[in-house]
Amino acid sequence: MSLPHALMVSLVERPCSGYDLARRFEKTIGYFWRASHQQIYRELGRMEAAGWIYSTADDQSNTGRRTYQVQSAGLNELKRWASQTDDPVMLRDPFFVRLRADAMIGPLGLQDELRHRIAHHQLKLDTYAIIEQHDFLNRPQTRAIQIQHQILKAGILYERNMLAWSQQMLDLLNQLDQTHTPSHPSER
Amino acid sequence: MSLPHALMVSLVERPCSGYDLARRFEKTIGYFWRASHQQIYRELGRMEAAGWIYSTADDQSNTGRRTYQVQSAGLNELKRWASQTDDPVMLRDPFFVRLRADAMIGPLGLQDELRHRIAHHQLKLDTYAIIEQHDFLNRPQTRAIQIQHQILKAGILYERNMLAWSQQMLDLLNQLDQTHTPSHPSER
DNA sequence: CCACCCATGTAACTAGTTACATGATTTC
DNA sequence: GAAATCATGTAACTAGTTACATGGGTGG
Repeated sequence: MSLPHALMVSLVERPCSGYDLARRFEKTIGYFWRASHQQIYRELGRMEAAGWIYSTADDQSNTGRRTYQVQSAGLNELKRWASQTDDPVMLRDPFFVRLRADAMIGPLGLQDELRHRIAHHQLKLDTYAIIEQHDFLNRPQTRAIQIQHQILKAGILYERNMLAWSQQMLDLLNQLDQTHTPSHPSER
Repeated sequence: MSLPHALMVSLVERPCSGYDLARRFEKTIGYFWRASHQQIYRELGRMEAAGWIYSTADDQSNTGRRTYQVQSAGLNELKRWASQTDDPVMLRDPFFVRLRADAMIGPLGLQDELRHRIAHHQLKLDTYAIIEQHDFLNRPQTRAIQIQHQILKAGILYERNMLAWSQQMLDLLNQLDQTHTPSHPSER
Protein backbone atom coordinates (compact mmCIF):
# COMPACT_ATOMS: atom_id res chain seq x y z
CA MET A 1 0.00 0.00 0.00
CA SER A 2 1.17 3.52 -0.76
CA LEU A 3 -1.27 5.88 0.92
CA PRO A 4 0.08 5.67 4.49
CA HIS A 5 3.57 6.20 3.10
CA ALA A 6 2.46 9.10 0.95
CA LEU A 7 0.90 10.63 4.06
CA MET A 8 4.07 10.13 6.06
CA VAL A 9 6.17 11.78 3.36
CA SER A 10 3.79 14.69 3.52
CA LEU A 11 3.98 14.82 7.31
CA VAL A 12 7.77 14.73 7.19
CA GLU A 13 7.68 17.76 4.90
CA ARG A 14 5.41 19.51 7.37
CA PRO A 15 3.43 18.14 10.36
CA CYS A 16 -0.26 19.03 10.18
CA SER A 17 -3.83 17.84 10.80
CA GLY A 18 -5.90 15.37 8.79
CA TYR A 19 -7.92 18.23 7.42
CA ASP A 20 -4.79 19.99 6.18
CA LEU A 21 -3.51 16.77 4.62
CA ALA A 22 -6.80 16.39 2.77
CA ARG A 23 -6.46 19.90 1.38
CA ARG A 24 -2.83 19.41 0.42
CA PHE A 25 -3.76 16.15 -1.32
CA GLU A 26 -6.44 17.94 -3.29
CA LYS A 27 -4.11 20.67 -4.40
CA THR A 28 -0.39 20.54 -5.09
CA ILE A 29 0.39 17.03 -3.87
CA GLY A 30 -2.59 15.83 -5.87
CA TYR A 31 -0.58 15.75 -9.07
CA PHE A 32 1.16 12.65 -7.85
CA TRP A 33 -1.23 11.11 -5.35
CA ARG A 34 -4.84 11.64 -4.38
CA ALA A 35 -6.96 10.70 -1.36
CA SER A 36 -10.31 11.56 0.15
CA HIS A 37 -10.59 12.82 3.72
CA GLN A 38 -12.31 9.59 4.79
CA GLN A 39 -9.34 7.56 3.63
CA ILE A 40 -6.92 9.96 5.26
CA TYR A 41 -8.55 9.82 8.69
CA ARG A 42 -8.72 6.05 8.52
CA GLU A 43 -5.03 5.77 7.66
CA LEU A 44 -4.01 8.31 10.31
CA GLY A 45 -5.83 6.20 12.91
CA ARG A 46 -4.10 3.03 11.74
CA MET A 47 -0.68 4.62 11.60
CA GLU A 48 -1.04 6.06 15.07
CA ALA A 49 -2.11 2.63 16.36
CA ALA A 50 0.98 1.16 14.70
CA GLY A 51 3.19 3.74 16.40
CA TRP A 52 4.36 5.25 13.11
CA ILE A 53 3.00 8.69 13.94
CA TYR A 54 1.66 10.47 16.99
CA SER A 55 -0.80 13.31 17.41
CA THR A 56 -1.20 16.19 19.81
CA ALA A 57 -4.46 18.04 20.37
CA ASP A 58 -3.17 21.49 19.42
CA ASP A 59 -6.09 23.10 21.07
CA GLN A 60 -6.46 26.49 22.50
CA SER A 61 -9.67 26.75 20.48
CA ASN A 62 -11.67 23.62 21.52
CA THR A 63 -12.06 22.20 18.02
CA GLY A 64 -11.06 18.55 17.78
CA ARG A 65 -8.07 19.50 15.65
CA ARG A 66 -5.06 17.23 16.06
CA THR A 67 -1.59 17.72 14.60
CA TYR A 68 0.28 14.62 13.44
CA GLN A 69 4.01 13.99 13.36
CA VAL A 70 6.08 11.05 12.13
CA GLN A 71 7.91 9.01 14.76
CA SER A 72 11.18 7.14 14.26
CA ALA A 73 9.29 3.85 13.75
CA GLY A 74 7.42 5.58 10.94
CA LEU A 75 10.63 6.84 9.39
CA ASN A 76 12.07 3.34 9.48
CA GLU A 77 8.96 1.93 7.86
CA LEU A 78 9.12 4.63 5.20
CA LYS A 79 12.73 3.80 4.42
CA ARG A 80 11.98 0.08 4.30
CA TRP A 81 9.01 0.57 1.99
CA ALA A 82 10.72 3.07 -0.29
CA SER A 83 13.61 0.71 -0.92
CA GLN A 84 11.52 -2.16 -2.26
CA THR A 85 10.84 -2.64 -5.95
CA ASP A 86 7.59 -2.86 -7.90
CA ASP A 87 6.64 -2.97 -11.51
CA PRO A 88 5.59 0.36 -12.97
CA VAL A 89 1.83 0.91 -13.15
CA MET A 90 0.09 0.62 -16.47
CA LEU A 91 -2.08 3.12 -18.26
CA ARG A 92 -5.60 2.02 -17.35
CA ASP A 93 -8.27 4.38 -18.55
CA PRO A 94 -11.93 3.39 -19.00
CA PHE A 95 -12.04 5.72 -21.98
CA PHE A 96 -9.99 3.21 -23.95
CA VAL A 97 -12.72 0.67 -23.25
CA ARG A 98 -15.33 3.13 -24.52
CA LEU A 99 -13.32 3.69 -27.66
CA ARG A 100 -12.96 -0.03 -28.21
CA ALA A 101 -16.72 -0.31 -27.79
CA ASP A 102 -17.17 2.47 -30.33
CA ALA A 103 -14.89 0.58 -32.72
CA MET A 104 -17.02 -2.56 -32.41
CA ILE A 105 -20.58 -1.27 -32.11
CA GLY A 106 -20.04 2.42 -32.92
CA PRO A 107 -20.16 5.22 -33.93
CA LEU A 108 -21.27 6.38 -30.48
CA GLY A 109 -20.37 10.05 -30.80
CA LEU A 110 -17.42 10.16 -28.43
CA GLN A 111 -16.23 13.49 -29.85
CA ASP A 112 -17.88 15.39 -27.01
CA GLU A 113 -16.02 13.38 -24.41
CA LEU A 114 -12.78 13.95 -26.30
CA ARG A 115 -13.33 17.69 -26.33
CA HIS A 116 -14.07 17.51 -22.60
CA ARG A 117 -10.83 15.62 -22.04
CA ILE A 118 -8.81 18.03 -24.15
CA ALA A 119 -10.05 20.91 -22.01
CA HIS A 120 -9.28 18.93 -18.86
CA HIS A 121 -5.69 18.20 -19.89
CA GLN A 122 -5.16 21.81 -20.90
CA LEU A 123 -6.41 22.94 -17.49
CA LYS A 124 -4.07 20.59 -15.67
CA LEU A 125 -1.15 21.78 -17.78
CA ASP A 126 -1.97 25.37 -16.83
CA THR A 127 -2.09 24.43 -13.15
CA TYR A 128 1.21 22.58 -13.36
CA ALA A 129 2.84 25.54 -15.12
CA ILE A 130 1.82 27.76 -12.21
CA ILE A 131 3.14 25.27 -9.67
CA GLU A 132 6.38 24.97 -11.62
CA GLN A 133 6.81 28.71 -11.78
CA HIS A 134 5.98 29.15 -8.12
CA ASP A 135 7.79 26.23 -6.54
CA PHE A 136 10.67 25.27 -8.79
CA LEU A 137 11.92 28.00 -11.10
CA ASN A 138 14.21 30.67 -9.65
CA ARG A 139 14.58 28.63 -6.47
CA PRO A 140 17.75 27.30 -4.87
CA GLN A 141 18.42 23.98 -6.65
CA THR A 142 18.69 21.72 -3.62
CA ARG A 143 18.62 17.96 -4.02
CA ALA A 144 15.02 17.75 -2.77
CA ILE A 145 13.79 20.52 -5.04
CA GLN A 146 15.41 19.03 -8.12
CA ILE A 147 13.83 15.63 -7.44
CA GLN A 148 10.42 17.12 -6.75
CA HIS A 149 10.71 19.17 -9.91
CA GLN A 150 11.45 16.06 -11.91
CA ILE A 151 8.32 14.42 -10.43
CA LEU A 152 6.24 17.39 -11.52
CA LYS A 153 7.76 17.08 -14.98
CA ALA A 154 6.39 13.54 -15.18
CA GLY A 155 2.93 15.00 -14.64
CA ILE A 156 3.51 17.67 -17.25
CA LEU A 157 4.77 15.14 -19.78
CA TYR A 158 1.82 12.89 -19.11
CA GLU A 159 -0.74 15.64 -19.61
CA ARG A 160 1.01 16.94 -22.71
CA ASN A 161 1.03 13.42 -24.09
CA MET A 162 -2.64 12.77 -23.43
CA LEU A 163 -3.56 16.18 -24.82
CA ALA A 164 -1.77 15.55 -28.11
CA TRP A 165 -3.15 12.04 -28.36
CA SER A 166 -6.71 13.17 -27.63
CA GLN A 167 -6.46 15.74 -30.39
CA GLN A 168 -5.27 13.07 -32.83
CA MET A 169 -8.11 10.79 -31.76
CA LEU A 170 -10.65 13.60 -32.20
CA ASP A 171 -9.32 14.31 -35.68
CA LEU A 172 -9.58 10.64 -36.57
CA LEU A 173 -13.15 10.33 -35.34
CA ASN A 174 -14.17 13.52 -37.13
CA GLN A 175 -12.63 12.26 -40.31
CA LEU A 176 -14.28 8.83 -40.01
CA ASP A 177 -17.67 10.32 -39.17
CA GLN A 178 -17.46 12.84 -41.98
CA THR A 179 -17.01 10.13 -44.58
CA HIS A 180 -19.67 7.97 -43.00
CA THR A 181 -22.61 10.10 -41.99
CA PRO A 182 -23.75 12.29 -44.94
CA SER A 183 -23.86 9.79 -47.84
CA HIS A 184 -25.84 7.16 -45.96
CA PRO A 185 -28.50 8.49 -43.56
CA SER A 186 -29.12 4.94 -42.33
CA GLU A 187 -27.24 5.49 -39.09
CA ARG A 188 -28.09 8.32 -36.73
CA MET B 1 -17.25 0.15 -13.31
CA SER B 2 -15.42 -0.77 -16.48
CA LEU B 3 -14.47 -4.42 -16.24
CA PRO B 4 -17.81 -5.98 -17.22
CA HIS B 5 -17.97 -3.60 -20.15
CA ALA B 6 -14.40 -4.36 -21.17
CA LEU B 7 -15.30 -8.05 -21.06
CA MET B 8 -18.38 -7.48 -23.18
CA VAL B 9 -16.39 -5.57 -25.79
CA SER B 10 -14.02 -8.49 -25.90
CA LEU B 11 -16.90 -10.97 -26.22
CA VAL B 12 -18.44 -8.92 -29.03
CA GLU B 13 -15.14 -9.15 -30.87
CA ARG B 14 -15.15 -12.91 -30.37
CA PRO B 15 -17.25 -15.11 -28.05
CA CYS B 16 -15.11 -17.35 -25.87
CA SER B 17 -14.68 -18.92 -22.41
CA GLY B 18 -13.60 -17.26 -19.17
CA TYR B 19 -10.26 -18.95 -19.49
CA ASP B 20 -9.74 -17.54 -22.97
CA LEU B 21 -10.76 -14.08 -21.76
CA ALA B 22 -8.19 -14.31 -18.99
CA ARG B 23 -5.48 -15.18 -21.49
CA ARG B 24 -6.53 -12.43 -23.90
CA PHE B 25 -6.53 -9.94 -21.02
CA GLU B 26 -3.02 -10.97 -20.13
CA LYS B 27 -1.75 -10.59 -23.65
CA THR B 28 -2.84 -8.22 -26.40
CA ILE B 29 -5.88 -6.67 -24.74
CA GLY B 30 -3.77 -6.19 -21.63
CA TYR B 31 -2.25 -3.02 -22.99
CA PHE B 32 -5.48 -1.20 -22.29
CA TRP B 33 -7.12 -3.21 -19.53
CA ARG B 34 -6.05 -5.99 -17.20
CA ALA B 35 -7.91 -8.52 -15.05
CA SER B 36 -7.22 -11.69 -13.12
CA HIS B 37 -9.16 -14.87 -13.81
CA GLN B 38 -10.90 -14.63 -10.42
CA GLN B 39 -12.29 -11.24 -11.32
CA ILE B 40 -13.28 -12.44 -14.78
CA TYR B 41 -15.25 -15.45 -13.52
CA ARG B 42 -16.98 -13.30 -10.92
CA GLU B 43 -18.02 -10.72 -13.50
CA LEU B 44 -19.12 -13.38 -16.00
CA GLY B 45 -21.38 -14.81 -13.30
CA ARG B 46 -22.86 -11.40 -12.50
CA MET B 47 -23.37 -10.47 -16.13
CA GLU B 48 -25.08 -13.75 -16.88
CA ALA B 49 -27.35 -13.23 -13.85
CA ALA B 50 -28.16 -9.76 -15.19
CA GLY B 51 -29.05 -11.19 -18.59
CA TRP B 52 -26.29 -9.29 -20.39
CA ILE B 53 -24.58 -12.44 -21.62
CA TYR B 54 -25.40 -16.13 -21.86
CA SER B 55 -23.23 -19.21 -21.88
CA THR B 56 -23.39 -22.58 -23.53
CA ALA B 57 -21.48 -25.65 -22.32
CA ASP B 58 -19.56 -26.27 -25.54
CA ASP B 59 -18.79 -29.74 -24.44
CA GLN B 60 -18.06 -32.79 -26.43
CA SER B 61 -15.08 -33.31 -24.09
CA ASN B 62 -16.59 -33.18 -20.55
CA THR B 63 -14.50 -30.28 -19.24
CA GLY B 64 -16.58 -27.59 -17.60
CA ARG B 65 -15.70 -25.18 -20.41
CA ARG B 66 -18.42 -22.67 -21.22
CA THR B 67 -18.53 -20.23 -24.11
CA TYR B 68 -20.04 -16.80 -23.45
CA GLN B 69 -21.86 -14.49 -25.85
CA VAL B 70 -23.31 -11.02 -25.46
CA GLN B 71 -27.09 -10.69 -25.56
CA SER B 72 -29.04 -7.67 -26.80
CA ALA B 73 -29.55 -6.47 -23.21
CA GLY B 74 -25.78 -6.50 -22.84
CA LEU B 75 -25.31 -4.57 -26.07
CA ASN B 76 -27.78 -1.95 -24.86
CA GLU B 77 -25.98 -1.65 -21.54
CA LEU B 78 -22.67 -1.33 -23.36
CA LYS B 79 -24.03 1.48 -25.53
CA ARG B 80 -25.51 3.26 -22.54
CA TRP B 81 -22.29 3.01 -20.55
CA ALA B 82 -20.01 3.98 -23.42
CA SER B 83 -21.95 7.17 -24.03
CA GLN B 84 -21.54 8.59 -20.55
CA THR B 85 -18.71 10.94 -19.63
CA ASP B 86 -15.98 10.70 -17.00
CA ASP B 87 -12.91 12.66 -16.10
CA PRO B 88 -9.69 11.24 -17.46
CA VAL B 89 -7.71 9.15 -14.98
CA MET B 90 -4.63 10.62 -13.39
CA LEU B 91 -1.11 9.29 -13.36
CA ARG B 92 -0.87 7.53 -9.99
CA ASP B 93 2.33 5.65 -9.50
CA PRO B 94 3.69 4.62 -6.09
CA PHE B 95 7.17 5.21 -7.45
CA PHE B 96 6.53 8.95 -7.29
CA VAL B 97 5.85 8.52 -3.59
CA ARG B 98 9.14 6.64 -3.22
CA LEU B 99 10.95 9.42 -5.02
CA ARG B 100 9.35 12.02 -2.84
CA ALA B 101 10.45 10.00 0.18
CA ASP B 102 13.97 9.90 -1.25
CA ALA B 103 13.85 13.68 -1.67
CA MET B 104 12.93 14.12 2.00
CA ILE B 105 14.84 11.40 3.84
CA GLY B 106 17.11 10.14 1.03
CA PRO B 107 19.31 9.20 -0.69
CA LEU B 108 17.77 5.73 -0.73
CA GLY B 109 19.50 4.36 -3.82
CA LEU B 110 16.53 4.25 -6.17
CA GLN B 111 18.80 3.92 -9.21
CA ASP B 112 18.31 0.16 -9.28
CA GLU B 113 14.57 0.52 -9.43
CA LEU B 114 14.92 3.09 -12.20
CA ARG B 115 17.07 0.75 -14.23
CA HIS B 116 14.48 -1.96 -13.66
CA ARG B 117 11.74 0.36 -14.87
CA ILE B 118 13.71 1.42 -17.93
CA ALA B 119 14.07 -2.23 -18.94
CA HIS B 120 10.37 -2.79 -18.30
CA HIS B 121 9.27 0.13 -20.50
CA GLN B 122 11.65 -0.96 -23.24
CA LEU B 123 10.18 -4.46 -23.12
CA LYS B 124 6.64 -3.15 -23.40
CA LEU B 125 7.61 -0.95 -26.33
CA ASP B 126 9.06 -3.99 -28.10
CA THR B 127 5.86 -5.94 -27.47
CA TYR B 128 3.71 -3.10 -28.75
CA ALA B 129 5.86 -2.78 -31.86
CA ILE B 130 5.22 -6.45 -32.62
CA ILE B 131 1.48 -6.05 -32.05
CA GLU B 132 1.45 -2.96 -34.26
CA GLN B 133 3.31 -4.74 -37.04
CA HIS B 134 1.11 -7.79 -36.77
CA ASP B 135 -2.34 -6.29 -36.26
CA PHE B 136 -2.33 -2.81 -37.77
CA LEU B 137 0.30 -2.17 -40.42
CA ASN B 138 -0.39 -3.44 -43.93
CA ARG B 139 -3.96 -4.23 -42.96
CA PRO B 140 -7.21 -2.95 -44.49
CA GLN B 141 -7.81 0.41 -42.80
CA THR B 142 -11.36 -0.17 -41.60
CA ARG B 143 -12.93 2.16 -39.08
CA ALA B 144 -12.49 -0.37 -36.25
CA ILE B 145 -8.85 -1.04 -37.08
CA GLN B 146 -7.97 2.64 -37.25
CA ILE B 147 -9.54 3.29 -33.83
CA GLN B 148 -7.89 0.27 -32.25
CA HIS B 149 -4.59 1.34 -33.75
CA GLN B 150 -4.96 4.77 -32.20
CA ILE B 151 -5.62 3.13 -28.81
CA LEU B 152 -2.42 1.12 -29.17
CA LYS B 153 -0.61 4.35 -30.02
CA ALA B 154 -1.68 5.76 -26.65
CA GLY B 155 0.09 2.84 -25.01
CA ILE B 156 3.17 3.36 -27.15
CA LEU B 157 3.28 7.07 -26.39
CA TYR B 158 2.85 6.39 -22.68
CA GLU B 159 5.70 3.88 -22.55
CA ARG B 160 7.97 6.08 -24.66
CA ASN B 161 7.22 8.96 -22.33
CA MET B 162 7.91 7.02 -19.14
CA LEU B 163 11.06 5.57 -20.65
CA ALA B 164 12.48 8.99 -21.51
CA TRP B 165 11.46 10.41 -18.16
CA SER B 166 12.97 7.48 -16.22
CA GLN B 167 16.25 7.99 -18.03
CA GLN B 168 16.25 11.69 -17.12
CA MET B 169 15.47 10.80 -13.50
CA LEU B 170 18.27 8.25 -13.42
CA ASP B 171 20.71 10.81 -14.81
CA LEU B 172 19.62 13.30 -12.18
CA LEU B 173 20.02 10.85 -9.30
CA ASN B 174 23.42 9.72 -10.57
CA GLN B 175 24.54 13.30 -10.81
CA LEU B 176 23.24 14.17 -7.33
CA ASP B 177 24.73 11.06 -5.72
CA GLN B 178 28.06 11.58 -7.37
CA THR B 179 28.46 15.01 -5.78
CA HIS B 180 26.90 14.02 -2.45
CA THR B 181 27.94 10.56 -1.27
CA PRO B 182 31.66 10.65 -0.38
CA SER B 183 33.02 11.59 3.04
CA HIS B 184 32.30 15.30 2.70
CA PRO B 185 28.69 16.25 1.96
CA SER B 186 29.91 19.44 0.32
CA GLU B 187 31.47 18.03 -2.82
CA ARG B 188 34.13 15.94 -4.60
C1' DC C 1 -29.04 34.31 12.00
C1' DC C 2 -27.63 32.11 7.96
C1' DA C 3 -24.33 30.32 5.08
C1' DC C 4 -19.98 28.68 4.63
C1' DC C 5 -15.75 26.77 6.03
C1' DC C 6 -13.19 24.12 9.65
C1' DA C 7 -12.58 19.55 11.43
C1' DT C 8 -13.68 15.05 12.48
C1' DG C 9 -15.59 10.84 11.80
C1' DT C 10 -18.98 6.13 10.74
C1' DA C 11 -21.18 2.84 7.64
C1' DA C 12 -21.83 0.50 3.63
C1' DC C 13 -20.43 -0.72 -0.67
C1' DT C 14 -17.39 -1.74 -4.92
C1' DA C 15 -13.28 -3.18 -7.11
C1' DG C 16 -9.15 -5.52 -7.06
C1' DT C 17 -5.63 -8.81 -5.02
C1' DT C 18 -3.90 -13.01 -2.81
C1' DA C 19 -4.30 -17.51 -1.33
C1' DC C 20 -6.30 -21.82 -1.79
C1' DA C 21 -8.67 -25.66 -4.17
C1' DT C 22 -10.11 -29.11 -7.66
C1' DG C 23 -10.30 -32.06 -11.53
C1' DA C 24 -9.57 -33.07 -16.48
C1' DT C 25 -6.46 -33.31 -20.55
C1' DT C 26 -2.31 -33.22 -22.99
C1' DT C 27 2.74 -34.03 -23.48
C1' DC C 28 7.09 -36.07 -22.50
C1' DG D 1 3.14 -41.88 -14.61
C1' DA D 2 4.71 -37.11 -13.78
C1' DA D 3 4.46 -32.46 -15.10
C1' DA D 4 2.38 -28.88 -17.43
C1' DT D 5 -1.59 -26.70 -18.97
C1' DC D 6 -6.67 -26.31 -19.43
C1' DA D 7 -10.61 -24.74 -16.93
C1' DT D 8 -13.20 -23.49 -13.18
C1' DG D 9 -14.12 -21.66 -8.98
C1' DT D 10 -14.37 -20.02 -3.28
C1' DA D 11 -12.80 -17.25 0.63
C1' DA D 12 -10.70 -13.64 2.75
C1' DC D 13 -8.67 -9.44 2.60
C1' DT D 14 -7.24 -4.54 1.09
C1' DA D 15 -8.00 -0.22 -1.02
C1' DG D 16 -10.94 3.15 -2.58
C1' DT D 17 -15.60 5.46 -3.15
C1' DT D 18 -20.10 7.28 -1.75
C1' DA D 19 -23.33 8.62 1.46
C1' DC D 20 -24.35 10.26 5.83
C1' DA D 21 -23.53 12.71 10.27
C1' DT D 22 -22.05 16.18 13.65
C1' DG D 23 -20.63 20.24 15.79
C1' DG D 24 -17.78 24.63 16.29
C1' DG D 25 -16.12 29.09 14.31
C1' DT D 26 -16.35 33.08 11.10
C1' DG D 27 -18.11 36.70 8.00
C1' DG D 28 -21.75 39.29 5.98
